[in-house]
Amino acid sequence: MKTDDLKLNQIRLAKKVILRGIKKRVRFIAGVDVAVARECLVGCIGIFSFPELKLVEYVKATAPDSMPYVPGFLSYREIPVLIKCYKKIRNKPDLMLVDGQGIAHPRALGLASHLGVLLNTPTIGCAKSRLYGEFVDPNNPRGSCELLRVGDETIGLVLRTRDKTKPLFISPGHLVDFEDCRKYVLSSASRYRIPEPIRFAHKTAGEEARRFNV
DNA sequence: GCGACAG
DNA sequence: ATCTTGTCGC
Repeated sequence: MKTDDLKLNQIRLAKKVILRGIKKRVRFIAGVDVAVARECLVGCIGIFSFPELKLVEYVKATAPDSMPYVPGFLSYREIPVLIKCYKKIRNKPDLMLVDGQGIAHPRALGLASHLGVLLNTPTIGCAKSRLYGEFVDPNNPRGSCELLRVGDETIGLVLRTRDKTKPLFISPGHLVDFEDCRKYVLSSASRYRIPEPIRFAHKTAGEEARRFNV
């Protein structure tokens, strides 16, 4: 499919994104990530208890490498395998932390937002680098935060999760607000820069992808 | 035309 | 993202 059609689809789906605070208490928080093998993609979703952050369950799935990575269209590449993973989960999480952007995207539909809308579940985008928006560097102590913005509009947060390390680019995916983003990302990333649920999913998907290559 | 560009 | 050991800095 052409990127022009994908763009129109992103704009259509972005209208379905809802930004509002999570009302229900979060008991299960998940980390979502995808690794690339030679011939396929490997997805992993790890479900953790909150706020204890103990692993409760995890699922893996594989899917064909159908589309290359194109900046701005990452979700079309990674969503199929993630939908497959989600269906396998027994304890559906109250919130999912996704490796990528939420609404901090040229058409307001990063991977986390796209996934949240399709699954109708709360998601937060946790990216290691910027895709869209302007910002000034947050101060050095952990917890320091700056706004990621486009003109007058705020599209995300640049949050320092560890002293003197590169900040994370956080943005609402779906069914959460900016305050939730700050709160849940900071409370799930204390020992390392990356939130624990995402670190787990990253490591697990990577190990599985490595096996496929052997 | 020239840079920027999640994973 | 991925290829990869030691190593510089806090």
